Amino acid sequence: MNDRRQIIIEAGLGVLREHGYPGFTQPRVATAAGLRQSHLTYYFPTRVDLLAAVARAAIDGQLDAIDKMFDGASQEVVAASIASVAVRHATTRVMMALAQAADQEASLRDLFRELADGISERVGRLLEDLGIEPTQQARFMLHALSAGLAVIDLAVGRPDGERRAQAVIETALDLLAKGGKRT
Amino acid sequence: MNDRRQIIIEAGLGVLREHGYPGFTQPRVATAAGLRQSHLTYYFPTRVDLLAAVARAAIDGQLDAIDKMFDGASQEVVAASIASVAVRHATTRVMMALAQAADQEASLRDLFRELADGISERVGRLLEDLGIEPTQQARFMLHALSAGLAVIDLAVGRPDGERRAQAVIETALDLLAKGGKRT
DNA sequence: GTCTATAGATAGATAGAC
DNA sequence: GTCTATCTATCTATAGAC
Repeated sequence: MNDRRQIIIEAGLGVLREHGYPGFTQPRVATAAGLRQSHLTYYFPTRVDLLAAVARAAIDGQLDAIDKMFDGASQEVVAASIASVAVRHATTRVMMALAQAADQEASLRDLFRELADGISERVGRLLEDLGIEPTQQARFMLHALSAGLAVIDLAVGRPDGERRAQAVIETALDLLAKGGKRT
Repeated sequence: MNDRRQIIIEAGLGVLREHGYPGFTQPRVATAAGLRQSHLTYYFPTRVDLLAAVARAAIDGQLDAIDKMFDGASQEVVAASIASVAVRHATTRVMMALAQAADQEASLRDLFRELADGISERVGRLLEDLGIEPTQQARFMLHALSAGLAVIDLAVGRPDGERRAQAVIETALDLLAKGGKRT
């Protein structure tokens, strides 16, 4: 059943969201999917196979989520949207898991590149909407800034994390809007 | 022997640098330190104990490294220094490990906060040296930007990663220098 | 106090039952 | 094709030897 594969992938995503990469084990995913670990390996023979499938789903989902995020794009709204993603720890755990997986498994690196390129592209469109020139520089900067905010917030877990993140992104967009015409 | 504890901690750091958080196991650290796993648990009874000690060392080492990094602080030199750290994957693995550990082990969260605060403080001094007002905003921005660059470079591993990172940081410093006088 | 043998738990993969 | 019992490897922790 293709359906069951989908259930497993969803379960895997859930595990990644909650426990991150270190907690991503076959038994845990199998339990979450309602089947036995030895059954799971029928659909995904190895851990890396499973991880690749879950990564694929995570990437598609993340890019879709970004697409749906920006409609009425004022600088403030955009900053708030990015900040709200940055402090969603479940998402951060998944993204960090993909980064680590890409670091350790050469076969997954291309998947992560796809994610990074997809984000960069979307950030470019976003900057255009805001009237900021979408140079590679600017796109990369906003991407890295968001990623860093997410990781730091995950680890320090300050109560006002979202507010602070939003303020920083607003400032960055502000600086880009004002100064982006020269460099 | 206190000496032996130190050897173990060094070995743990090495493991973290090479294999990251997922590869941080007692047997591996013990082997790297040249003793048996069951011996290692004499000095560090639990995995978290060991992790806390290694985290402590990693944080001190990282902050020291930052301190030694900036002497003749021109914008370009600073950007190059930060970029060279951002693409040192061993360092990134350690930092990500600390972030994940902080996320999962409440007892380690304070340690990570110490790291984040220490970095923020040093970034502030750095900005001052460059003649940029070291607002909390600006410090946080540069910190997050650097962290994000490091994580992304770890995962995508582009050959020109360092050059790109340096360019982005230079741009950011440039924008802060020009625009930092208003917001 | 220092160190090790060993137990107990969990992970990943395979051969084979249905 | 679908599913499971089972084996092997690995990890963490403890009881106890020296």
